[in-house]
Amino acid sequence: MSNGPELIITEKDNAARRIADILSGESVEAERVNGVNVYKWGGKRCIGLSGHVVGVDFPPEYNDWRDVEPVELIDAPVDKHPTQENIVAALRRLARRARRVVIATDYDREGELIGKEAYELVRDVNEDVPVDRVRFSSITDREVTEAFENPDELDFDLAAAGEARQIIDLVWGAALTRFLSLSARQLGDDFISVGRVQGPTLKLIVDREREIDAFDPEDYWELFADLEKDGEGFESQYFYLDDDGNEAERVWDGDDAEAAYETLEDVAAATVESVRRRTRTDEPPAPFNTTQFIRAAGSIGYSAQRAMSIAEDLYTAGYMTYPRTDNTVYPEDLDPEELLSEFSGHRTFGEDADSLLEQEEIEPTAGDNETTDHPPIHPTGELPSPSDLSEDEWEVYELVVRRFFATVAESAEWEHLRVVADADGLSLKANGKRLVEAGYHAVYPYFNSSESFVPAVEEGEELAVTDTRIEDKQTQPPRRYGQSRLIETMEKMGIGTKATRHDVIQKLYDRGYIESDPPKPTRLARSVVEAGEEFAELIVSEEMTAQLEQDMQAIARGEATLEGVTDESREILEDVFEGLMSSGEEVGEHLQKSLKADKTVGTCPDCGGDLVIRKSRRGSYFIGCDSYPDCTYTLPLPSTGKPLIMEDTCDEHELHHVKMLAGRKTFVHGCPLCKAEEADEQEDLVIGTCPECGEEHGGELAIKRLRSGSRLVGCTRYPDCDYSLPLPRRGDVEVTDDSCEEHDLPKIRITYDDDREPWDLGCPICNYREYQAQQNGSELEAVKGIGEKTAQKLQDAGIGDVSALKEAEPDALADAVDGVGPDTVREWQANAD
DNA sequence: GCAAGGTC
Repeated sequence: MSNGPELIITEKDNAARRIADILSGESVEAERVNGVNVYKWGGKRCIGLSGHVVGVDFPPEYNDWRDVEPVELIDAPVDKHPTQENIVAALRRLARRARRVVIATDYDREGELIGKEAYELVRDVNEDVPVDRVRFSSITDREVTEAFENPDELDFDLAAAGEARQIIDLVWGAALTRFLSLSARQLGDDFISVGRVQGPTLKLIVDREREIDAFDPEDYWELFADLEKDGEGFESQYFYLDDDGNEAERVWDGDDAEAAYETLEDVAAATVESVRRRTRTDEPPAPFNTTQFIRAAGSIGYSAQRAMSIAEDLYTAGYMTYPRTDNTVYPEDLDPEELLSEFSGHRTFGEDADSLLEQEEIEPTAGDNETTDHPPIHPTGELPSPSDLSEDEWEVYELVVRRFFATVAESAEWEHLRVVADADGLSLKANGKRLVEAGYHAVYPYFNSSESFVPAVEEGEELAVTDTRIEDKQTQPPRRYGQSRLIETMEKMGIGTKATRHDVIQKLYDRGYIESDPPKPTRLARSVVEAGEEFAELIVSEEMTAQLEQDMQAIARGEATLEGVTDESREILEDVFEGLMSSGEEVGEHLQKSLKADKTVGTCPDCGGDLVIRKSRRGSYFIGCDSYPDCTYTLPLPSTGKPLIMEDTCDEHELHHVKMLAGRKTFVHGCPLCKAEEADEQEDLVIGTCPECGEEHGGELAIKRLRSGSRLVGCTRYPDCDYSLPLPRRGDVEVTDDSCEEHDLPKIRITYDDDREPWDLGCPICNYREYQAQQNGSELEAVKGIGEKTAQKLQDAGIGDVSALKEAEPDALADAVDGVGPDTVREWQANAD
């Protein structure tokens, strides 16, 4: 029996640190084993994994897509191998001498599987050590202490349920993805993927687009009258009772609408027929889970991806709780009063917190989902000051704080006033609403709480008609799903998880299935969904997940086995492949056609063939003729971003406009032929001598416009000399009389058509130097462990970029940078790889 | 290089 330490294993480093703090009474020491944090106190060690540290995959001999028939993957073996070598090695090292192991991964199915993976790694090196499992749903003193006082055993059945999912997802996903990619001859980066979650998500988007395409708009009319009482005006709308006796505002017949309007136009007054007052209670919202957080962040302009990334940063910095949760019920341990009082006296939140603390009773709201995974998202007692956060981070942090405030605030009260009046036989109605008790709206301004005014009137009263309007309208097609609606719908359908839904949407963008925001499906996406519907219905249906969920529950209850469930799934996939393989060519042709349609910009002016977007061997995009090599017509595209063909076309050339997608730097390039012609017409403006070849060959620097639409300061001897400096894409370039003494070049100013302030860019060489320094700085900041300030210090010490950091001698660099030791430098160097 | 699920 070893008398080594007791080893506690958690799912992530953050949890390891907090659990160690709780169990040790905050007397914990941190050390690094293989570059992994290990927390140690007394005879205990605590290590955090990084989710799954082993992955499932086929053996290497199945790696070649061409050599292996996709159908062979169905019965191929599935192996597990370490994916996080350093963590696995650290775990093994600690487990070897451990006297006891406690698995403390998250309290959900995936956590049980991650725990089992850790268990197996432990067993590899230590056959006898006892292994326990503890379960708690939030990392608080009471829950953690209690869990460790009552250890349980790993639930191998629950873990097996998770393993069945892993295998089924891999086999179906890989086999079908390879089949589609091979059939369409898409083997590079642009393979064609399908899977249990992305399939139905894509179908959701495609189905909505089909509805939009099939939509046939209908004309209708709406009539309005402005009424007035004692000089106070308000709007009313005409309505009638339809065949079913329901109130209707839309008039579907033009003649009817015209007739009603003629009557309305002629009336001078309307008589009040009924007045109804009602108060409505407006309950505060439930605590945030991931989906509702993403939705709220979406309403203030953040994409799902961005919202989650900011939340992640706020979580790691300790300002808010774990952002991936299904739970909408605060744990009992959370004392809202205590948390509120942390905000008391705060510059931004103090007043609101104090007003909430004055309430007679503080009773938080609760949603419908009570799960064991993590608590709902809420701020921790640790408060950042605005200078600790970027503007976006602060905005998201404020949202989280205010949502917490709202959940402990009182309900709001609205007074609704509904007035119906008669105008020469026509019914008019007006709905007013007034917020009589602001309640939670006072601390949570993200919901619409605008009022609409209708004065207090009484039955029988005469109201003046001051104006009338008739509006002709059309019924609208259903709206595309926005990102947050998509995530909500996925949650409702039961596909994906809190941690993956937003990634799935990103994946659809990356695969060329959707574009723009709200996402619109490409032709390729339609074809993939069509192929799925015809040959592999399950892979585009939420049924697959529903069935899998049932099977997993059966495994977890011990009523089914992992082998039984995966074997059955493999048989179903065999059947799918029978159909697919007999129609492989047809499927491939269909996909290829759509791929080409997605890339076609228009007709080639030289030969009448199709102009398509292509990628050069260097990886940049350009437009070329599909009849190449017979026709060599080309047009350049900007070097930043990924081209997207837009729906509208150029009046002159009939080519589709092109948009360049580059995240937040996305811009519309327009007609590529117009851009090229503009560049051909523009003469280069010489501004000075080329620093590279001026003395020797007389090269000059000039402001140039390229056919790709970009502008630069470049040498007139190009291509013999390729010296160049970048210029911004937008705005007009102006050469000022002011000049740079160091480089003897005029200073440049950028002006804009809109009301934006001009930008004094200055000397183009100086400007480029600054830009490069900034780029290198952010490159340095991308290295784990280096923040903005450290990056600045490193630059001051002569470390301009990442490669310089890697080559630096650790001791020398540590001497040159305040507060940094050689070990830290080595760590950065390791992280930089 | 394929999926989906953890986490960073």
